[in-house]
Amino acid sequence: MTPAFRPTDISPAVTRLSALAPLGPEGLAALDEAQRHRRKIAPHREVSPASDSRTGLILSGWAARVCHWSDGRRQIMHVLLAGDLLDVEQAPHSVSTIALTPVEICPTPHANGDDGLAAAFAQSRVLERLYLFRHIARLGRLNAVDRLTDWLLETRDRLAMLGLTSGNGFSLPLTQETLADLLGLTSVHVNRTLQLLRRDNVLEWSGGALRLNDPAALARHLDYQPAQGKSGSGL
Amino acid sequence: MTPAFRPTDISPAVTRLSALAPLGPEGLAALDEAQRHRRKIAPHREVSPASDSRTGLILSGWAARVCHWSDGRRQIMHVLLAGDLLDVEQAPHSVSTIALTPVEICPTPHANGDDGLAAAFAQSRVLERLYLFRHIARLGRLNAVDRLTDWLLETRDRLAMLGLTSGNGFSLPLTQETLADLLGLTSVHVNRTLQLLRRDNVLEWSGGALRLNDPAALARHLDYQPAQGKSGSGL
DNA sequence: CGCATGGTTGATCATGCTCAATTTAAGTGG
DNA sequence: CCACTTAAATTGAGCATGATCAACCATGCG
Repeated sequence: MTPAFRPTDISPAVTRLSALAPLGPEGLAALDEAQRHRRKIAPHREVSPASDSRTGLILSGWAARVCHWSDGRRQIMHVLLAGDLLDVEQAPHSVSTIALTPVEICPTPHANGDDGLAAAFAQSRVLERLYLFRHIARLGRLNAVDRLTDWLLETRDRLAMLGLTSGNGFSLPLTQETLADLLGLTSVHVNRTLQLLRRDNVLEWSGGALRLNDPAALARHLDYQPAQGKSGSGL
Repeated sequence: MTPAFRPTDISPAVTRLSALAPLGPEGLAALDEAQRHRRKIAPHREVSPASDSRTGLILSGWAARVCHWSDGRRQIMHVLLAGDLLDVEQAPHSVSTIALTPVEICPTPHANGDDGLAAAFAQSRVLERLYLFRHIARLGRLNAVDRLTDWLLETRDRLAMLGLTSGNGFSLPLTQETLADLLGLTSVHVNRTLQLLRRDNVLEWSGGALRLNDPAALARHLDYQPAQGKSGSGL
């Protein structure tokens, strides 16, 4: 229909949602319909659902839930990817959602016939909570090297659910400064940590493409286990 | 009826839930009924809802969502108080819920007539997510002194919702080791931080009773704002 | 009394921060 | 294509917060 979008395209968001819960034809149709109302948000701009709605669905790009202090410090609480719900949480004082890259969102499709969509959204919220838990554990107890690799493992798994990985590689369109805000470090230290990891052949990162050389070994070292679906099956 | 429990007693959990959303007589009755099936859990023991149910409600005591590593490190992700829901989240590998003090739980009352209870539970989940966000921010960007005071402010507000504060004082039945696991510090450093805060007259803590001497000044210094209800009214 | 738990102290070490430059990369307009 | 501008990555030196290790004290309880 429109140049860059064919309704039956398997968009990353659809890939993920149907992995979270099997979607029937009605659910897929609702998703198609919603995607027709997509909207673009430029980097650094605030991401918020249409003014009349309380939620939205991310279709592509990277966004972040950020908290900032009056002295300029920032902390990224969570990274949002395609298929993630943009709940209008009652942001306390300083929690906002901003685009880290160009982001596309659409209104949340309403699961009229409840065609698996509601289940997928519920599961999505469960996973988000899991990611928040993990991030707390990461910030509380891991050092810089482990924080970074642990987050990369998790992010790789999330991108895999979207069909956006190729083997152990994936696109990571973030700056070191953003990683610092995410991991509770300074950009200087992120830089040095990355140099360490490159030197030790743990990863390669250039031109926005990152590759983990031995994710299994990393996971073992970090006690990392991928997120699990509701019935414990690897996801 | 039973010695320590009169049905019409205003329990902390009820205080909180009815502050989150107004409960009608049916909701209150459901709560009364559920509280009749209360169960005690000893410190250090795992807290889990009745085997046949997926959720439970905390009536009293302090519990914690904990993550632990194979080398013995621990991180407390969230503290649960009376009125908090015990969702059986699909705990990934190492997330468990343990009692920090004696804890009482009961089955989650089902909101038959939807008498405000469902709204209260929904709001409770929203708040929990807010607390997770805050904890991430705390661990990511605050130093030991600020982490501790920020958490104390938040905890004071939570206890105030339960009617368990007296002015600026409240009961804090945790060990310094537990605080360390919560704040991503060592118990040695928590000890030294507390000494600092006592010396500077920021707080007093003895016999499990803690008092913040000037919460307003602390809040100003930390950019701290209390959690807000759905409509932005102070809660 | 003896043991156990939790709190306290000291000395040393190390991880990560701060500050300040410098280099590289990526655009942009002429 | 080059001069100019800006954001991002990189480097170095010194500092500080918090960890580690190892005792030692206080309290409570069987």
